[in-house]
Amino acid sequence: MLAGDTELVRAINRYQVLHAIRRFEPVCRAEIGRHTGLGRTTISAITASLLGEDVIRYDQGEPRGVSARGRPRELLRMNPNFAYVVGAKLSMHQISVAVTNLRAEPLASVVVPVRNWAVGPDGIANMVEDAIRAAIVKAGTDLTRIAGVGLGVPGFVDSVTGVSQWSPILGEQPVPFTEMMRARLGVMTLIENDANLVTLAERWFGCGQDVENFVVVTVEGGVGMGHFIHGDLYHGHHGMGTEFGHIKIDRHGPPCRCGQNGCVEAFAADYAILREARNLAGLPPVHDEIAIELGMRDVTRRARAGDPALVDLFRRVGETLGLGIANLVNLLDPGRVILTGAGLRAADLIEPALREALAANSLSVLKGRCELVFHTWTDEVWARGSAALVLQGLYREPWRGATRVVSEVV
Amino acid sequence: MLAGDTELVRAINRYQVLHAIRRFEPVCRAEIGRHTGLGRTTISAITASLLGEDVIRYDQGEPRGVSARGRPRELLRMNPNFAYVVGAKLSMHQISVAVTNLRAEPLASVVVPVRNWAVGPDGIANMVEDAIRAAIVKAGTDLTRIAGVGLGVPGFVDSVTGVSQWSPILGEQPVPFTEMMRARLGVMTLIENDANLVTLAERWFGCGQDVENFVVVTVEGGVGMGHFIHGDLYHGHHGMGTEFGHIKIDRHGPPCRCGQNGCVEAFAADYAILREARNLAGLPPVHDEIAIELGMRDVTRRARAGDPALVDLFRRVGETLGLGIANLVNLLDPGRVILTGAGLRAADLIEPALREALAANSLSVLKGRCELVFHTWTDEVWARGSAALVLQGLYREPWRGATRVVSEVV
DNA sequence: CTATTTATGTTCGACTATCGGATAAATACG
DNA sequence: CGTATTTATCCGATAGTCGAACATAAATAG
Repeated sequence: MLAGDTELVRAINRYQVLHAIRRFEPVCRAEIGRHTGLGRTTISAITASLLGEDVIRYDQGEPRGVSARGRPRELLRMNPNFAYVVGAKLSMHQISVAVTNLRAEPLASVVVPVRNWAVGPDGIANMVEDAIRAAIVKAGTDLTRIAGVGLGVPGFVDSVTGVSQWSPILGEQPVPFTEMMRARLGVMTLIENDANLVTLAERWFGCGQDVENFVVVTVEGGVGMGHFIHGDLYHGHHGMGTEFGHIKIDRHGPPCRCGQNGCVEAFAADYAILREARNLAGLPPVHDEIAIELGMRDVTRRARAGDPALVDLFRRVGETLGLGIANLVNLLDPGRVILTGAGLRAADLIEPALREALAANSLSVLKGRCELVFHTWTDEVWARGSAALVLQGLYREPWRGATRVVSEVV
Repeated sequence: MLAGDTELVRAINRYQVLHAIRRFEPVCRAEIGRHTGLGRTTISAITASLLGEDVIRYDQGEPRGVSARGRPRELLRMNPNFAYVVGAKLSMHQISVAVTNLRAEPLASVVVPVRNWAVGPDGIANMVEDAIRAAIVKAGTDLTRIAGVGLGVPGFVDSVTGVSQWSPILGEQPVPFTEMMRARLGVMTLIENDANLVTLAERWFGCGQDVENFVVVTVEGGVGMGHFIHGDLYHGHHGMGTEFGHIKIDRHGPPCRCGQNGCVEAFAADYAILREARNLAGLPPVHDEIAIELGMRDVTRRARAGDPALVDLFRRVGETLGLGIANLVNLLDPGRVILTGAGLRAADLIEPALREALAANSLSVLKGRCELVFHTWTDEVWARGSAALVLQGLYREPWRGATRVVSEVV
């Protein structure tokens, strides 16, 4: 509804002040005024309130800016330890949990290997709960200081309702996983598709900090993507992420895990590359995940060593991925495309063909306008992404949260 | 910046009240309160102001709602003639201008045939200006009552800056067309790609009124699209529309006007269908636009009469379009896809294969979740779209307009 | 060493737009 | 004809902003 009243005004200005401090810290009140356009009075009032809540603090060191005449300024900073954040990532063989502060700096992390996910949603929730509680203890804090929990889950997840619609881990039936975890921990809980988690990590701490509209493509076991627009992650009409991995580039292409043919994933995902490599060598396909991982390492090594058939295979992968990304660019006109994921361990073999195909298939008006960045993966992304998910929830612009307008209420 | 102060609060609530009246008219103050959640006092103040400005009016007829006890309510309505709106559409062979009221009801229209567009941007601007002035006179009003002008131009148009980057009419060099028209008329002027104009028309007056996230695909001389998200038309990072027509679905497909191969357009646009039909008949291709139009009518007629080769041709068009739309759906997860455009005169021949291909290539999670609607075209869309463009500008949510936040100001 | 200049931050009163409660209006129902 | 009921307005209280004046503290000029 977003009815305007003093409360909204307060929320907006508080947000702006906090945001300015986050962004320019350490910073004095006068400078906040210059950035936000708010009156001196207002800023004094708001900062006094924030100082009282310990959300921000005076800066100890007082480095006096360069041309320093007049009354010395009182520098303000965020208090990054005002609250902590928990990120939990579920992948096929483990649960990884990290506790970080509000700057996504890790305090503690816990990894629990999982042999068998077939214990039902409640069983899984219990395992995740245990891991989270352990991590919190390890971090030397307790639940009361946790501002939120971010969950990363593979599959189709409706982040608005918090329901997993389809997931290799949580199953093919809808599971209200967010609510289950919130009930167990009593803390605000958010969930996202894992590709979206990476996107958030790029936005807050990676290559997306300076662009308002960018796309992340993750190549791994599957091919995923996330799309950041204005201040928000794009979720389609049904709350789920976008599916780059399953757009079709060649109707007569190889079969995909999804049962169809010619999907991007069927060319560029780990299993697809290995399938093709083994096919070239006259070997039968493998299906076990660890075998795929090992096989891929081997294939990459041999391609780097110069095996012509494999070099050509990676070239074709680059070509296909480039075509797919060209479609993406033509359709979404992003400011930047960030390529990441474990599947890019052979980035050097893929990149030239990829860039060439991208250029060849981009519309002339867009050609050269969209940057393509390879960003190699660190294991931290998950923790940072989950942290970012919570931060995004905490520092949400007040006028965005309540975007429901009269017309929609009907 | 969106600094919150009383002015913002006022703007928001004024917007909400106006919006509620637009949507539920005729409506009494108490009901506006129930819809917006605003206090009685506030609504009285705001409506008094709006009545004073003649933006809204008392409803003459007083039909007393069903259960009518108590003091009779004073019904309020928008005044659709408070201001007028001009829409101008540039197409390859004419300029069409319409003057409408705020409900997009036409007051007058003018169509000026154009033989030769090669008169340079200034020459074109002059022609458009003359047509607009003529239409305004014909409508019996004058420029002072015009709230805004909406321009529809084919090609790549940056609607934020108002610059035409590439257009078959305005040329391949950037032209600040919006500013040129604004300077000539002294009225707020907005511009959009023509596919986006159709999208706006669908949103305000067509099949998109009840969905927050939908895609429009226009099939005509080319294949275009528009994407409506939340309350806004999606413009990529460079301000231009999305380009569905030039995503590639078959790298070995037929050549496209854009110089590449296998674009959706190269299968489904008028010229592509006719090319294929004439090819089947052993005839050389034609290039003249009018010849294409006439040829297509003929081909459609013969296909309807049962010519098996042509029936099959349309089936293949449907198949290809269905595959393309499946990609779109997988990538954007819209709530609805609206298919429209003159190219769908043969919708009945295309539709079955299209739906089949769409279902076959959609991800299982999305299958059946996204409605596909065929919406046949009327010539009014352009006027309505241009009107909607201006209305969108006039009735913009106050908190959206100033979405620039501190972080971006830097 | 003192006076001036300059930048920062706080206090005070004015302003504006909201809201809830009391009041007034106008009709249906019993 | 009085009472209940719904609608609209009047009035005072509240909350948050802003600008002007004031207080503070340091650099700089004389």
